[in-house]
Amino acid sequence: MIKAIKGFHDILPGEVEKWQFVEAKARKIFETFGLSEIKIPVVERIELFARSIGEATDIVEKEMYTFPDRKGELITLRPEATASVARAYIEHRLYENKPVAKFYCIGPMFRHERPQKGRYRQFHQVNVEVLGTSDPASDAEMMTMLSHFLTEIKVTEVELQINSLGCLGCRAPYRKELILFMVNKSAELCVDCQRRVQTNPLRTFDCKNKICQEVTTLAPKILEHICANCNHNFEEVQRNLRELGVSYKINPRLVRGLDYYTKTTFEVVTDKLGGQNAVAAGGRYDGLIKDLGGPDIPGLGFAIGLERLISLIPAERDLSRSPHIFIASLGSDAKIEAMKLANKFRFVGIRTEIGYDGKSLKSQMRWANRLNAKYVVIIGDEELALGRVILRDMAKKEQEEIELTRIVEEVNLRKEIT
RNA sequence: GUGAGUGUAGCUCAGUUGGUUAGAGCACUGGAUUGUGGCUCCAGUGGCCGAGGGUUCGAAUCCCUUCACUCACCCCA
Repeated sequence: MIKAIKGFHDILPGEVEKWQFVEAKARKIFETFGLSEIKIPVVERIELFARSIGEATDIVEKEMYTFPDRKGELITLRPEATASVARAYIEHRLYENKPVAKFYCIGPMFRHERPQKGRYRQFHQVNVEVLGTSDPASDAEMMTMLSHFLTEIKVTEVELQINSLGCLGCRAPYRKELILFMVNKSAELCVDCQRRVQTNPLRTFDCKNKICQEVTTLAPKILEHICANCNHNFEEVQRNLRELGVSYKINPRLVRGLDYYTKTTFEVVTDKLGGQNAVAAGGRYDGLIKDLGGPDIPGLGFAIGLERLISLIPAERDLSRSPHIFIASLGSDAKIEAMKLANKFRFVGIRTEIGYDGKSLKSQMRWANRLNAKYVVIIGDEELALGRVILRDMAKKEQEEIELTRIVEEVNLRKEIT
């Protein structure tokens, strides 16, 4: 048996309805905030991700799907969307068009990690990017939108955490100071953190090891070392959030794994997903567009992990669409009539199913019941000879004979269908 | 990359210290009702017990190898 590749999953009917619901809500809400959808390629040149995400990150070092194409050029399945959106923004000079550009996109991302709960090799994200403003109001606006979206899809048991990573100017000196502190404590740290001190010292803050957490509690905090400008910026973001009624919590340990983040950073976390507690995360990346060869334009964005988000949506009734009409037929002439009638219903927008394979009426009725059809139309030889069909209301268990020529009209009259 | 757990019917799972023909519920098909669903009853279809090797008179059960899945570390959405 050929099976799906490890970490790649089918999203089956029954589950897919939740996806449609979430994606439709996202589109609707995001568009009220002035965002436009952008569709970007699934593959890009490897350099795009290496330069934006950071050469030394795990994503770039060991998680990307990179293949030579037929001409031997290295192409990479996108591990995230921000780099591609930034590339498109620069390539099409979208900054010439309007001062602030706001995008969202929805689609699959690929990372070669070991799969586990809430983590897959192909996973899906909703991405939001706002380019062209450094106004802290836009940071708050973005978090408001995210928060509103989560409320609308009834994901409430989550927490919005925020932090500031400072700008490039204040982060470099802080980083040096932090490394100095951590190197002295090196002996107490776990092996992973000893490595992190060298590669990405900020990440020692979100180590799960108790001893490491105690050490980092005493370590210098970024928030105490950001410059006056960054500090004012962060205060403004918070003031906006408070005024807008968005609840949040400052988490000084909140750091991001991607190199391009600056200033405001935020994460929506849950305790329901085991090791993967981040449902959505993002922040400001003021240097990214310039780093990728564009003008010096600030930006910010976030990504929502759809698999994670959808697993948090309370299980409601079956969202799948049951047919309005099920047509059961007996005999080959009746079957043809059933096919023609099904078209008539469908062409006026009535969801219609028919019985297949010449099964017994009992079997067809059972199937209609399984599908939760509202009405069953029964066409047999006797009725056909008289030019009539039976219309049965499944819930009421009542049925009547109706002229074949009038059946579509008759069904249309029943309000509950349309 | 590291560690742990689990693999028996389409699905969810039983299966005793190794013992005859491997079970149940759900689902599916047929019947009770010659052309009428849900509830009930009866019957039926459906298994290389993940794969390969070993121990044994005898293996779903014990041992080894391997594969798959799941969870955790790591990383991240």
